[in-house]
Amino acid sequence: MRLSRYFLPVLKETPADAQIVSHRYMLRAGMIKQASAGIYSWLPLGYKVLRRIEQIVHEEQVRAGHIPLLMPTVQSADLWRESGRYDVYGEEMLRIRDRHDRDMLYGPTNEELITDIFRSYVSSYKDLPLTLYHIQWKFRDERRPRFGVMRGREFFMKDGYNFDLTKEAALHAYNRHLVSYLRTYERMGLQAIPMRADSGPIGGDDTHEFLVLAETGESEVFYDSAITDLKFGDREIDYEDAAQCQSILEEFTSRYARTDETHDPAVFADVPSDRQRQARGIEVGQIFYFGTKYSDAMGASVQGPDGSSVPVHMGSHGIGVSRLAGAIIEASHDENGIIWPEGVTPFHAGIVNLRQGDAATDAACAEIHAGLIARGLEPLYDDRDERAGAKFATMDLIGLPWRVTVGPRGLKNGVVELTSRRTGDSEEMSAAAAVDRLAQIYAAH
RNA sequence: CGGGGCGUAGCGCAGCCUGGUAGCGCGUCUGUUUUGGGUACAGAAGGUCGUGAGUUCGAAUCUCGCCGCCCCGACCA
Repeated sequence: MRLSRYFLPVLKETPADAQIVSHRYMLRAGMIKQASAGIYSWLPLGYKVLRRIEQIVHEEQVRAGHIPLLMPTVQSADLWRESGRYDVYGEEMLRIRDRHDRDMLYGPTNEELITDIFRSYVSSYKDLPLTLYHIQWKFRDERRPRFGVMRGREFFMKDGYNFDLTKEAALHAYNRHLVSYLRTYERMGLQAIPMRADSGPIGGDDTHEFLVLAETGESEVFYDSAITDLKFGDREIDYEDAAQCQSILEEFTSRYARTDETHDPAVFADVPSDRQRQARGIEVGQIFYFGTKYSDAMGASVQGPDGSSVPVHMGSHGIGVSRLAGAIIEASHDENGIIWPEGVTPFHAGIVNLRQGDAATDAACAEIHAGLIARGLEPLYDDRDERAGAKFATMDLIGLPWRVTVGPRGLKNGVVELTSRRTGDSEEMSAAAAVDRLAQIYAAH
C-alpha cells in the first residue's frame, strides 16, 4: 500500500478527551474516531488491527475444535423474557422497539440465543461434546464509558459456549479454553496471566480471568513473579487429550495470581517475599464453568445412553477482541508511539523513501514494495513528498515493527537500512536481502 | 446514578469575569525550498462561537431550558 493513496488521518496533537496512552495513540494514529460516547468507528488502520486480532482468535478456536457461527446483534425480547433476564438485566441493556411495537434489544451477550439454537437441534448425547462460538458486536449501555475501546459501550467480543454430558467433560472444555487462550494471547505478543476470579452473578466455582499487566489496568492484581517466566511457546497440543490440557492448566495456575476480588493476603504471604508482586492489569478474557445452572433453567438437555433426559453441563468463555487492540498498545508502546507485535501489526513493514522523486530511491522502494508483496507480506510504502523527519515520526507513531529506509546515500553503497521499531537497531543490507530477512521474520509468526 | 468540568476553524486553545457582531498555534491549500529525525519563507482558504428562548440598541460574553462530551466514584469483557 502506498501511503499517498491510503486513508491514514494521523494527528499531531493529542485530542483532549483521551486520557490513557492507548486511546491517545489510537486517535493519533488514525485508527479510530469516536462516533459518540463509548462508540467508535474503526478507521482503516484500526480496522486492520481488529481483523488481525479476530483472525488469530478464530484460528486458535478452530484449532481447539470449537465451531464458529454468527448470531445477530439485535435480538427479540421474547427469549430474554423466557430466561427471566429481560427484567433482571437492567439499564445496561439497550432496548429497542420495532415498527410493529415488538420489544427488541441489542444483545449484551448471547446465552439465550445459543441455548435456543442448542435445544432446537441437539437432543442426543451422541452430539456432545459441542462448543460453539461467535465473534460479534455487543452493546452494554455502560454508565460511564471511558478509556477508548477498552471500555466502550459497543464492543467486539468472542463468546463461546460449551455443552457437555458430564462435569468431567465440561471441565475438559474449560481446560481446553484455557490452553487455547494462552496460545491466542501469546500470538498477539501478550502475556496474559490466568488469575483466579470471582464468578459474580454467573455462578460456579471455576472461573479464571486473563490479565495483561499494564500500569493503566483497571484491576489490581497480586501474583508470584515466577508466573511471568512461564511461556506457552510453540508446544504441540492435542486438544482432545484431557490429561495434557489439565497439566497445562496446572502449570499456569499453580502459582499465586489473583485479582483484588479474590486476593487472600494469608495465602499470598506464603509466596517468597522477593517474588511477591502487586501491580495492575487489564482483563482481556474470562472462562467459566457453571455446570447445569442455565441448562436446568432453560431446558437444555439431551437424552443419555439409557434414554433418560440429562441437563447438559455448560461453560462460557469470552475474549474482548476490540479491547485487545487497546490492551496491546498499553502493553507495547514508547514515547513516540505504538510498537505492534508482529502477530497483529496492521502492515508488516514500512518503507521510507528519503528522497521522493529521486529515480534511484524510487526504483529501490518500488522493488522492495513489490518484493514484499510477492512474499505474501503487506508493506506500507511512505511515498509522500515529505521531510524525512515527518516520515519517521509517522512510522514511529503507527508502530510497524519493521522499517526499511531507502536513501541515495545508502544506495551509493548498494544498501538500505532495516530497522526494528522495538529496539531501534538498524542493519544495512541490500534491498533483496531486506526482503528476504522480513520474509524470514514473518515466517515465524 | 452521585460529584466536578467542558462545548469558539480539522486538532489544541485564548477571548467570557468587566456585552460593541472572533483571534492564536498546529494542520490544510498555492508557490518557492530537494530535503538523512516533525525545514524555511511568502500567500490563501476555513467559524450560523453546541442548541433554543430570554435580557439588551447590541450577546461567544449575562439568564434559563435542552443536547452533547470528559473526569472522579460506585458497576462491568
